[in-house]
Amino acid sequence: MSWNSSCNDGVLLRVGISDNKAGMEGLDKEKINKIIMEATKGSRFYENELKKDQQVNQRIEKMMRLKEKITTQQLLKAQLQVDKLVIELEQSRNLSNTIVHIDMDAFYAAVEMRDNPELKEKPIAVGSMSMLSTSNYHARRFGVRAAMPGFIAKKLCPHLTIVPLNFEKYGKVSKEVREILTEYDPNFMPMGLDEAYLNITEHLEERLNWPEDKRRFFFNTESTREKDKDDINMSAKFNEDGYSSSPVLFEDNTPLMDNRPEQRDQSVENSIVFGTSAEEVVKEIRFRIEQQTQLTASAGIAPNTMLAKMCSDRNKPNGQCRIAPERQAVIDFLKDLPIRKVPGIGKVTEKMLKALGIVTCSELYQQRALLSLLFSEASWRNFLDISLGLGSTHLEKDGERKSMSTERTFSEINSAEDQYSLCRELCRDLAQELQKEGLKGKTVTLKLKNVNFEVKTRASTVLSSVSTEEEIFAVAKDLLGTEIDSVAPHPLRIRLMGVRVSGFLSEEEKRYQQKSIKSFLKSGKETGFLRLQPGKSNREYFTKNSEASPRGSFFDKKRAARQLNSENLCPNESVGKQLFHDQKSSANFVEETKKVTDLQNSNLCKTFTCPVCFEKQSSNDLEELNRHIDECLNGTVVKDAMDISKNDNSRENTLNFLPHFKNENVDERQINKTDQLAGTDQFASASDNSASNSTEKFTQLIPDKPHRERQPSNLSDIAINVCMKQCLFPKRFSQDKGDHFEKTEHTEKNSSSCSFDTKEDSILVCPVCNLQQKTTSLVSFNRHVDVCLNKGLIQELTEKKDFPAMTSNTENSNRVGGLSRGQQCANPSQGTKRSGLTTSQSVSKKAKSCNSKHTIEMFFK
DNA sequence: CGGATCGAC
DNA sequence: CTATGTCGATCCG
Repeated sequence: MSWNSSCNDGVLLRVGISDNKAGMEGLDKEKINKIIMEATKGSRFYENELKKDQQVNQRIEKMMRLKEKITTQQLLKAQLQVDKLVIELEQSRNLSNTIVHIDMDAFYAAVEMRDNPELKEKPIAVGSMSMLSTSNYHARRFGVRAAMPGFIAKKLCPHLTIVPLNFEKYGKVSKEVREILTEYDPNFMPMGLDEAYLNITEHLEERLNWPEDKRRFFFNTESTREKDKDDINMSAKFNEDGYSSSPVLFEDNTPLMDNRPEQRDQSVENSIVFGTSAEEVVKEIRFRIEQQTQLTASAGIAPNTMLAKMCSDRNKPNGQCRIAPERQAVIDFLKDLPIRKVPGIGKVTEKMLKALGIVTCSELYQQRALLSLLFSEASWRNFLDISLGLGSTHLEKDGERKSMSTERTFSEINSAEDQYSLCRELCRDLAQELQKEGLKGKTVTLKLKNVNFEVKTRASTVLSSVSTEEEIFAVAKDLLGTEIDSVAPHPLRIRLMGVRVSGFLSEEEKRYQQKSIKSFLKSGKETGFLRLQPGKSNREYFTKNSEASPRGSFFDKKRAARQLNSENLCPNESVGKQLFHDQKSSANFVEETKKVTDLQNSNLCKTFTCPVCFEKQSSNDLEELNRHIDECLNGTVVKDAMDISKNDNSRENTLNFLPHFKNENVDERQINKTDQLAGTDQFASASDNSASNSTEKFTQLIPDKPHRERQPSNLSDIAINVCMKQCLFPKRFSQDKGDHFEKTEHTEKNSSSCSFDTKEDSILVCPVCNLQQKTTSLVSFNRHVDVCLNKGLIQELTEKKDFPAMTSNTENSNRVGGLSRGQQCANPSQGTKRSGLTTSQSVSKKAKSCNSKHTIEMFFK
């Protein structure tokens, strides 16, 4: 991070932020940058950073070319449209909550200093020679910061003490802090170990009626913990900080005079009473944290999370800051605030915006029209929220986890053998974690970073969820094999490997799965599966079949060849060891399973009842069968979709139900938007030779695989897909990620509600409403699902559909796009909240009160 | 769906 | 010598 900002332009983000105030030793910006540069220059890392930087520059150039094409006309129109939105946003502004952001100061470093007095007054950092997690403020004067490798930090500050990470300790401290926080907001939201958001709105109300005693807290003079050393430390600290004499707690910039805690010591000398204002509450929290942990925290108080977070940054360390719940206070706060301070605006976004002359939040607001033309909808709306100071006003619990991963960095590994065993190890670790949470996912992603720091990910989605080491490895191994092959005969030289599992079943799906599929799979795996060749044990079966796969398809052979390859590369000892412990743990297990099912496929599928038309099909060619089903489904689906759209008397046509629906409805009231950006096509086609200059190793992608599965093209299609995914058609063959087909296992007749072998009276569980449906045909069941889905989706659309004029349109590809979460994280609910407010009723409300217009124009005056 | 990128801690 | 690990979101093809 540091090097980048230092070598590009004068705007130094973090390096050099720290002062050389006290005239203490330390380094000025230039010195710091010079040292970093020397340590960095010529390294592979640096080369890669340069490359990435150039990519960003290209993005910027693209954006600037796009900007050139924008006419005054377009800009004016955009201005009108955006300002309409601004009015709505302004009206939706909610200042009624009190959000607090608590941020422990230099957390890890502070903990280490607390526990080892030797380190006090020394520059220290926590981490390793390769990477630092944080540094204390002393070290920061030398430019030593988080995310900097230790060896460079050492060059900046030769006396730097680097303490290894000790997460257990930090976790314990964090827990202590959380116990305090929970008293103020039981639903508070921790963000990592050292940060949290609280909504203290309710607490404030209750607190008004609290007697003093409930707001009284005691200095922790006699140590309660770690008696051995703490007594001395503490008193020393108090003296040093001026705490012991007078309980003026915080020498931060916040004015203490008004609401200052009344310290008329009643009975107890060593106590302090806090007031009832938000500031007092936060002081109390910080006081208690410090008494409890001997660590200081900074805090921000504001009407929403984004502001609170930026606020807590203002007076750190050991300070707090509040933005009053008034629009003007918010605006004032933002006025000169550099956008980089905003959560969600990182290095890249900052640079792009800077290219447009935008550095502060007020500039961000001034350029709103331009931004709406240059960036994706999500991005510019986010920008607008930022510049208006809007953020989420309540704390959402984080939803379910979406992925789980593990990755490791190491010194170069280039032998395939080592790479496979490493991969297996990662899979093992990951599987263990997955099972702790009882998760199974359908997508496995392999991540590689080569010795030139180029990162590449390769993913594969399989039909049934995976969670065990063997299952994950079976997929990851193939991905790895492909990558190894792609650079052969050169070795794959990597410095990092990671494995991720995602695509977890939702709760809904889990329930469904349990009802039907689990039992089905079980019976399949344990009985149905073996029934194929009843006389043989698994092991016999596998060993037999691993050798000859008679009549294997082309894909089978290819796969077998690769497997053979990887078997050779896989150290046999590790496989053997596993087997020793667990028979099922053979590296080959999954692979063999696949082969067997492949075999099953080729043997069993000579006659086949199409689950859609219920006609018998006979074919040896899976592809042909699939084609038939596709056509069949298409027929049905298209018809269903037509029916639905006819019945729907709104103006929406089926297009509106596309997952990424293109909102073409033009509201009469709004400016017509005929002339979209002129240079659109040129821009789109101006796509270039980007990334063509990198080494041969990482630029080669896996050759495109044919996309057999239809893309969902409308809602019914999605419904069908849902059904398919959920195994409603146990007999359907679908494509595995590789170039071969794999069939889901058969269900026994009557053993599962999924069976479509009989036309009569099947009972199915709708994956949407989760209710059982009696049905005579798949078509009618599908119709039910469609209706169900429609209900849900229509509801969603009416909630989400907003600002027809703003959601302009089809050509997102022209936008420069690409901002990420951040806001989501800092303002988790703003999006949904806003959509909620912009339903038709609120729109009409807005229309009435257009007199707020002038307030907008006054903005930032 | 897969791959790359961004951003946060 | 020596430049993290984990997660979610977004965009594009």
